[in-house]
Amino acid sequence: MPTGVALRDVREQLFAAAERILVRDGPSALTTRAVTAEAGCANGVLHRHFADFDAFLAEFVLARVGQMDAQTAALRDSAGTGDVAENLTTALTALFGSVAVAIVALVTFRDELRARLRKDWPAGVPVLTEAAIMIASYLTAERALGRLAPDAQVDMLAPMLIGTAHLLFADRKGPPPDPTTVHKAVTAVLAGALPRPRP
Amino acid sequence: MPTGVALRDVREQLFAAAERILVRDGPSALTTRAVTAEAGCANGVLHRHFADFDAFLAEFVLARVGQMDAQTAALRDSAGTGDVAENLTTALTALFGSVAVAIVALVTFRDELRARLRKDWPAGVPVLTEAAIMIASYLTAERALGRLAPDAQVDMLAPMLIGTAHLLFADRKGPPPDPTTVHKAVTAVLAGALPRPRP
DNA sequence: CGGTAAAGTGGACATGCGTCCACGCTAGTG
DNA sequence: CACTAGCGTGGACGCATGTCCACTTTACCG
Repeated sequence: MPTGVALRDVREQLFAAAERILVRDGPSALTTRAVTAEAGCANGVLHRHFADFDAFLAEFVLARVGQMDAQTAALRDSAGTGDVAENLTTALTALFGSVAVAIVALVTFRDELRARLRKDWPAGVPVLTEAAIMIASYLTAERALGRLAPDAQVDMLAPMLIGTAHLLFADRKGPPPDPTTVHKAVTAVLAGALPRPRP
Repeated sequence: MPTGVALRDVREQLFAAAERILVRDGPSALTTRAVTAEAGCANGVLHRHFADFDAFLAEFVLARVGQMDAQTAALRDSAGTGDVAENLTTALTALFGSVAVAIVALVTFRDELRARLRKDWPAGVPVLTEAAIMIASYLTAERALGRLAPDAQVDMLAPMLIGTAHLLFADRKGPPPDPTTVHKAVTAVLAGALPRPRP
């Protein structure tokens, strides 16, 4: 009989190891041997539970990105209700938790992983880069409702989030950036530039 | 006697090969063997003329980035003169020529190269990411002169340029993006969002 | 025209990566 | 208490990359 509990334990243990490496050393340090060593097991374990390293990463991203997606999906439904700046702040807070940003950076750096995620992801569910696009679509909706300045340039949001993630992770060798600082900076920039309520 | 002319020819030939690969196949395709093969010579040539592959890349970037730097430096000196939107458009046109964007992407992807460039570059000369920062500093100066809205968020420019470069090059396998399209899109976004002349 | 120093050649090496597999160990089962 | 199916182990493989070097070719100069 397959010990289903133990199996899921190993998978979750590998995910946790990947998360630690990602947050501590950045996306480029996330290799098969690094993950298995961090998890304290042999490197062969990974390929017994996952077809591919990218399959592992894809499942890892999918497992970790759930709450972020839920919050950005909620954002889309909130168009026209509440305060625009508040809605945006909430979404960005969800997006720029430390793990979320690390995952954005991971997907930003791995071409094959991004391609696989885009292919395997069920339609309509946003992920990572697409989360930024979703925020942009929310802002577009608000603009259409007249709750934003008509000339608000929402298209720059996705590149900005990606670029920010890169600047945060590119040169980093030490401890991760402070999520609060990141969130405040990005929120300030976006909130200042994007939502301009009509007089 | 050292044949200085021929030596410089080989270097320039390698640079040209690197430029073709960069524009055609993207930054991740830029390897030692790819460059030497594109240049039509053996792979050993590269290490006879350059200490390192990163040294080669650094010299390549420095050689190719001159005119871009000259134009962004001119931009800094133009603070307070002429039209803000026009100055910005000129700078972005220089920055988003196809080679310039490709180089931005290259430096964005290569950690060690970026570190070396930052170390070897003479003080005061901007390069790549720093070019975006320079544009931002120009806008800051204009804002201080009252020629921009006081709440203009210039800090987002660098992340935006990097993110744009990444989005352009991350998934690309085929022909390079149209520089005109890139320039128009970025200019429209920045010009719409950043320079808001006081009434 | 021969000598010599530099440049070019391409095969070899080390490293790190993803991947695979033959072998033990363990834990449930009859 | 054997038995066996599945899991973990870690060494090995193939590949790509940066790097190096013994050898050949070139071309300048006395």
